[in-house]
Amino acid sequence: MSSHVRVRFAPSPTGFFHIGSARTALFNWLYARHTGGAFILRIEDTDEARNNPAYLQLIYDSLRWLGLNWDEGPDAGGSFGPYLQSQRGAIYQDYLEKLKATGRTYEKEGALFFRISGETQVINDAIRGPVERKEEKDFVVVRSNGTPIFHLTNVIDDIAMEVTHVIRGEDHLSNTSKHVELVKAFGAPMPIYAHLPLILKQNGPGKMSKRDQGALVEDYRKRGYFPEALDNFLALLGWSPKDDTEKMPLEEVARRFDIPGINKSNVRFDEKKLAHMNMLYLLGAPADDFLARVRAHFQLVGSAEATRALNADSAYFREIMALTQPKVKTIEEVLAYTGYFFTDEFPVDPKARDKILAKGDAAARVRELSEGLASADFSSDQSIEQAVQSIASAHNLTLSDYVHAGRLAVSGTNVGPSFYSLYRVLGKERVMQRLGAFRA
RNA sequence: GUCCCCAUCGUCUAGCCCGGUUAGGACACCACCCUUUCACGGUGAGAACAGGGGUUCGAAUCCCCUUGGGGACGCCA
Repeated sequence: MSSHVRVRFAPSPTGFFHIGSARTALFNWLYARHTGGAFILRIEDTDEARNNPAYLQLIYDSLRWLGLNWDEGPDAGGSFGPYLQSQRGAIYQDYLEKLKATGRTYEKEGALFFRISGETQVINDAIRGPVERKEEKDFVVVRSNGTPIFHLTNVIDDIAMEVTHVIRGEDHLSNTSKHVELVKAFGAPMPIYAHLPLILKQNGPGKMSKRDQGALVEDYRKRGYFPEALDNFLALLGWSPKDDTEKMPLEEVARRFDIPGINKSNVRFDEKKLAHMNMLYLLGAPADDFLARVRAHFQLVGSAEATRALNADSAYFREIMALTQPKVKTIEEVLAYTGYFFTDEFPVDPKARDKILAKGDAAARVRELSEGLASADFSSDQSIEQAVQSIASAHNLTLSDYVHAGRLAVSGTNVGPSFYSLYRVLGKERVMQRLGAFRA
């Protein structure tokens, strides 16, 4: 199905890609996919001083990582190109001639100004309803150095690219009266404007900016977050499916998404809820997918510990991760959670040690385990459990007495996977060696 | 300062348009259960209609004001 809907995401390559941009891109993408329309990526690189090719690449990478594919754009083609504003000079010249022909422009101090109409403009915002605003003074459309300004290029491109819906942040609502004046001056059809509520920083006043904690998409990528989780979380920031569904694959969100379902009020970013959403995706991921993401994350981390883990036997690695997936909330926890599997030089958590030592004679329990397990069968959780059970019975103690001390001895911590699975995966040789080396 | 937008638990929200709900869900927090630890999971608790006026038999829901929050006022985008 296709429709006439054409939406665009129009970022500037002047900084890191942040959550607010991702949300704007996502909502445009969702609307395009919902309607069967086109999602256009247009790069607004008219500020030569602040543009940076690295940031342009980051826009592509971030959108791809989020799974937001574009139908038209700098590297995707399309019949309305070029999609880099820096390459559209001739188009702007043509439109500028039309604008000059209306008699509404004049030069002052070397810059070209646009004369406002003085009329109150009514913006029929698809989210907010009718909004009245009047421009107070003429504004610059071409700088004295000859380069066109945002308001001009943005409006011209939306006209030239036949954009039907302008979905952007509410910070642009005040600009929209300028844009409406320009669209009218060009005699072009008015796009439907939809101004999204802003994302506010988690703590303190004001909207979220690139400098705020947790504001960069890149961070979540580096931390091994599932992009599906970020998408899902972002979709729920200002939009709701109206029933209580929260976890939804992007295709489902796209199917259910519509502009009337978007809320008007600003929203506060909540990293905890994002983390929870991420956990849901992590728990639901196929084991192979989890494994691949862990490996990719370890590669990205690149530390000695990460490299050591990556160099471990792949079947061993896989078994460790099978135990780990149900226990962690984020990929970034995995390295610390599994460190002791990959080295005998693991650190001992002093708090865990004190806690376990306070409960009983850990050294004795470990010694008993070491003796009792010498002839045990490590091939299954059950066989290990049976062995530990008989050790416990022989000493008139409980499983719990052995489990805690036994875990501390082989892992240096009191948290981790199921005790018997831990021993099975570590393997008899490592377990016996570590039990023997244990000193309370 | 001027203009514009917004207003339900701490947070994201359902309910609002088309007045009658014990105002529902999720995250977070707390308690308990599950349990060999830690998580997960389960159960439960606390937690909101910003305030004031109207309209109405009846207002979270409609109207106005106040307050609060946010945004814009660039030869940035």
